[in-house]
Amino acid sequence: MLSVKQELLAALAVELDKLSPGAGARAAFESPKVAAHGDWACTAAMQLAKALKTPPRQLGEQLQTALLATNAYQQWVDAIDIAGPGFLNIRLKPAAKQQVVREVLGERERFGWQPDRGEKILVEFVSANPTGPLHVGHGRQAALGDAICNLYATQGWQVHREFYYNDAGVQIDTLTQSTRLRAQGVKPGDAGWPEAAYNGDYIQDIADAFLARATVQADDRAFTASGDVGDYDNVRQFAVAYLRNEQDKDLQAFALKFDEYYLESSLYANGYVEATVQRLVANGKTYEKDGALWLRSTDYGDDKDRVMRKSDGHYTYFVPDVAYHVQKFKRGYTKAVNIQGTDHHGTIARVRAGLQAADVGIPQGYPDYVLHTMVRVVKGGEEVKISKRAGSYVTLRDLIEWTSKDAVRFFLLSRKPDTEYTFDVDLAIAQNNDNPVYYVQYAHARICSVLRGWRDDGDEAQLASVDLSPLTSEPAQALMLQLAKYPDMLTAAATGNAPHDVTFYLRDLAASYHSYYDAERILVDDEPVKLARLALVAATRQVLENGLALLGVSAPQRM
RNA sequence: GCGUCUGUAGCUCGAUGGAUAGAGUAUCGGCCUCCGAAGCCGAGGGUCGUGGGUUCGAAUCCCGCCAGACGCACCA
Repeated sequence: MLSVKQELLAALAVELDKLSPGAGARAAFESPKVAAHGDWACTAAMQLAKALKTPPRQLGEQLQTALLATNAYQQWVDAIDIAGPGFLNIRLKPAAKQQVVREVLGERERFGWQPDRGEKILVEFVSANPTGPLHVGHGRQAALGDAICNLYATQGWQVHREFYYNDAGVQIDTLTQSTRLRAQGVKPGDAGWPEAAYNGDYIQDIADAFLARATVQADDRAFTASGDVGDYDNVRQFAVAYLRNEQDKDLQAFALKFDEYYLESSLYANGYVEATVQRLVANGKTYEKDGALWLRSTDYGDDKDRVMRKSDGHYTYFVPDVAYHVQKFKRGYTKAVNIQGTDHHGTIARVRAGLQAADVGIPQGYPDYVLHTMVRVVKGGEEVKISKRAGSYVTLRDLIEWTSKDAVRFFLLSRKPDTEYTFDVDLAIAQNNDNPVYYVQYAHARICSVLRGWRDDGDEAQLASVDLSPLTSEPAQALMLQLAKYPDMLTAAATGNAPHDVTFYLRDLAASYHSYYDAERILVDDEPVKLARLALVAATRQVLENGLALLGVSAPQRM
């Protein structure tokens, strides 16, 4: 079923094509900021004026006449005004705005979703190496990635959540060495404790568990310690499994589940790294210099050519990264999104260059990157320095335990990814309305309370087909317009990889509801009026719940 | 020095090239005998870093400058 907006846009497109063939493809409505400018506005007359060599207001009049003659506009539109340089300001009939209530109550949790497009998207995020607990920065990535995945699902994508990590590099050697030394009783600061070792107390916990021959279970592996400190490989495998298990607990506390854990070591084991290098060499995209193998990445817009194979024979880190992305594409993911800190931005050009040079049909600009700034943490008015080596941490789990999963998620999604962000622990701990999640959740709980006041079971299914014509007041119409914006908001948020759009939308929707609640009593004696208002309020509750679910935040019935 | 990103209300931030730049917070003033006041209504508060350009129209696009963050290894 087409929404009112879709019907009106379709009719507009027909008229625009009559004026200028092809113009219909750009048919669009804007939502004016000022109520006096109508419910929707169209700027097509101004945009077409030059090409058609016709004054925009004259074009506007032609459009106005043509549109008002169509069935769709006669059914739904009250008036079209021409204003300013050539805006078409459209004022909807109340019945047009009321339709969204029926749509929401009919489609429920699927309101605003697009049909399945039969394409797969892979979103790679968190991807923390198993050398320590997840910290607040990983939390930002977890919140962003999960919400972005949910957004793509609403747009008809089949979404795959992937966690990539290095289980065999230099950092793992450092972890293994640190654990062995701790197991042997050597501590940070002692003679024989290396400068490069990890100093955190959690290393001692791993060492103790290793000596106790503990068994650890993680999402992607399980391992039992031998207790033999001399067995380097056994210590390594145990330490990795132990920290993966710790990270899984962090992710569980955040209510986040990955579909797959992908190991960098597997790219070597399966020969993908070697195959990728050979492909690049065969394509003539490499050269030897100073005993190293270089990629001609400058051919694809990179600053400088990059070393692929060092003179000691090892590959640099971006080579397996290129192999990994070739595999993503071969696995059928026509779209890939990587979520990383801005400190990784330098790698984007060379990975994309490698993918183009491999020449296996990967489109330019693959993969997408969402870069987020690092999170600073302030506690008690002072910045908490995060240092893996010194072991000073605010872990993600600390933060969730101090506050709540809902507060941390909403907090971390309350601004653009590239905005520098200071996480004020005291503010997040405070259970007051400084944290906007309470404002939105309160609106939801308040609606549930009204529904309970109507019927003990609050069964919204009863409201899906009530007569909506009593919904004509200003606050009711404002609320319905806000509900109708939800589907377009989802599309924009997904295409822009911008979950904060959802956060701001929910804030606005909650505000519209609170205003409505204050202006109009819902449980009145007049039965038809009461049912119509209950339907509006139930639809609002549904959209609040849907939006919060996208962010991974619960919608409580009581607070 | 080179590259990427960011400069908007006292503070924290938002704004598919559209009309009078918006929220929250803080400050001040109103609203609970009535569905949840974790709420609502109102007031004050702006050189959109800065100087040019593009066009019917620029916070938004282009160029210069200033300031900040992050990168600039045969590290990951």
